[in-house]
Amino acid sequence: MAKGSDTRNTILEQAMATSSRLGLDGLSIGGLARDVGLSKSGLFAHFGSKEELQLEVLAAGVEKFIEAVVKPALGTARGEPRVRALFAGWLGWPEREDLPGGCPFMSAAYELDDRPGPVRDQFVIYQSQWLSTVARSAAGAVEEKHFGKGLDVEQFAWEFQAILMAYHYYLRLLRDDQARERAEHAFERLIRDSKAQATVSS
Amino acid sequence: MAKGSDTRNTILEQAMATSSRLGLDGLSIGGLARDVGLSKSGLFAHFGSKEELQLEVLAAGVEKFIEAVVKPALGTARGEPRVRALFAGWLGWPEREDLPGGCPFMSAAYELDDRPGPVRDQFVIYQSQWLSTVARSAAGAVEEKHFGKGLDVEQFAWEFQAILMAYHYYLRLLRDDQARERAEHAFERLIRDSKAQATVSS
DNA sequence: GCCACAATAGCACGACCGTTCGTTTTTGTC
DNA sequence: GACAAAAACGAACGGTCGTGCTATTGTGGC
Repeated sequence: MAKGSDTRNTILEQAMATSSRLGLDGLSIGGLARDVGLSKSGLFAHFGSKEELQLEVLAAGVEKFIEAVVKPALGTARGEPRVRALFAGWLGWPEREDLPGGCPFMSAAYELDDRPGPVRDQFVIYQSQWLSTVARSAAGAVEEKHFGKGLDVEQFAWEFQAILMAYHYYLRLLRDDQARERAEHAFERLIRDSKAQATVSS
Repeated sequence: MAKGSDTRNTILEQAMATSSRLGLDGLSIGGLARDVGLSKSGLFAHFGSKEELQLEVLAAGVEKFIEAVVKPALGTARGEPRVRALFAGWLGWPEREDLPGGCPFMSAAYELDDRPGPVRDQFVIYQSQWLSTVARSAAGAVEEKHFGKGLDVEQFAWEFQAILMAYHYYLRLLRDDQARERAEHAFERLIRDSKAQATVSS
């Protein structure tokens, strides 16, 4: 009986696309059902509640992100190359055609910041995991002596994330076609200072 | 007949608070009416449409922002002090008690990025004005010889904005009490590199 | 105190929301 | 092909949404 999980995937795929445009709150059972050609109640039965749907959409998004950005980077050499791969991989992420509204986590970050509940809690966990992935990659670069050994890797991750956020903002809100270029500039400055290690010391 | 504009202000004040938590889309006529003690239709009559309400909330927010952040900075000395004043002023902005959900423009940036229409158009104009205010302040610092003369002031504004976005993200989503400290670190690095001017050249 | 008019209330509308329930169709197994 | 389980459907629920109307209340100027 694999039919069920097939439609489930179809639903989640569509839901990820929609939530990338309208946010997790923009998801509606009825609208989603129309999009995938199901009845409202038929779709609803797969999840049991809207909150459960949101949680599953989030989980599916994370899985897709790991597949698209994290795993490829983990396949590259430890140290600076891996840090660069994470960055370059991310730049392509909000431009996938199956994410017509850009990175679904960016919208979620601002949607959920004042909405307590399980969805927010889970999301914060996911985000922390991502940030510690970035920090760990920077720590690897320190160990490989690509970055200065005084580097504060948490601060590195902080500024790394800052660049991604501004990139998304300029790309998707302002429709600035120099967004990638600007992001790469900022990133190179971060790398340069991280090598010099005078950067970001405590 | 000043009664009308009094209630208008009350409504807008409440609407700004709500939209800082739930976003511009989270505003609802009925909910807002309940909050300020009006009937739904009574409140509605002040604006004529929800879109008009959103536009007015946006405008009121911008006015408040200018009063709280931009004007004080323009009162300081041209050059690096003014750049620093803009930055420091902004750090306090999302912590005002009349903005319980943080900076209303941050949420709006991600809400509106895929919703074409007058609200988005107006918002993009406001954001561009802010970014050019930042760029102009950096240009002032170049002229005052506080920053290196090769500095790309647009890139400076880009990275300035990046820090603000990450600050808001760490502060409001992750509830990181080191957010301010981290932001200041990142800012000092930006300033330092802008003085060195090797920074962000084209 | 009257009058014009602004401000607010009350009510109804169609649409959509998440959710429940009972029924029907489809599916895989024997 | 029979049968049980899974999947999808259709209708209805109480709500809330934005938006129209018409009526009522309140206010300022004369």
